[in-house]
Amino acid sequence: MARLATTSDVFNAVAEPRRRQILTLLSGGERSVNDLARQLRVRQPQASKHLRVLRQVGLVRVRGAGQQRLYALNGQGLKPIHDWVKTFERQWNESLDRLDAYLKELQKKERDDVRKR
Amino acid sequence: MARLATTSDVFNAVAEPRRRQILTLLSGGERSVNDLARQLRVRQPQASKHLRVLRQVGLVRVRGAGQQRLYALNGQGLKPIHDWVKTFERQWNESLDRLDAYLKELQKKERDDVRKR
DNA sequence: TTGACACATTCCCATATCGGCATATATTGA
DNA sequence: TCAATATATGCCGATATGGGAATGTGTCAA
Repeated sequence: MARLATTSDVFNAVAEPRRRQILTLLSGGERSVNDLARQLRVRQPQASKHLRVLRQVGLVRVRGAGQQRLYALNGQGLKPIHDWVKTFERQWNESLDRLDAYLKELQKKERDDVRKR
Repeated sequence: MARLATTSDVFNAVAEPRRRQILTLLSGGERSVNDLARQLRVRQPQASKHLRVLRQVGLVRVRGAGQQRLYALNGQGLKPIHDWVKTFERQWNESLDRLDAYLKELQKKERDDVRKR
């Protein structure tokens, strides 16, 4: 096994920048394939392929509209990522707190130094 | 170009399940390489390799301690992912709202049906 | 200095990825 | 039915990935 299939794992699906762009574009509303391909400056087959992946992991939904296929974002699909990252939220807040404390300490020292002059 | 290098992109680094596990383990505090390898049920070289990737994208920090190397989580590295996902938060809340409304509608209909009997 | 231990790096292989290109498969209108 | 348009799929090549096994490097203690 080399790597988890991109088609079965949301984290992998989103690891591809182009696919992230697609999701961002779709957050503005439904789009057709050609529409997306144009915005991404990518050929239509590539767009279709990326959309296929996104569809397979449940990040987008399709709807036929005449000879077009309109893709829509399925925001809930991102929840697993959100939830996972959220468990680390405290971590970086703590880091920032420490940085903050450190900076305050520096400033205090600075003030003290000034006073001495 | 086949895929963004896992060593240069946080999203890719985290796309590998084993690496996500490592981060989770590290959220409990510093760990040595062998320690991690044991917990992950992975051979030491694999652990080292994954840690290398995580280090290169700034998700972990190392500290030499005798002949051991203690790895620590750098939570701030995950912020880009958090921020990105957060822009979609509204999306799935809206979906949930719609679902909620739908369920309420169902219940209402149910009550009406009961009343008719 | 030597041996023991912890860790990092290198090489190899099987596999999967993404993009390009050509080609299917709808769907619509004449 | 046929042509035009929109989309999907298949095949190819270049590249990168992750695991295994072997080996290199660094640190400590005797």
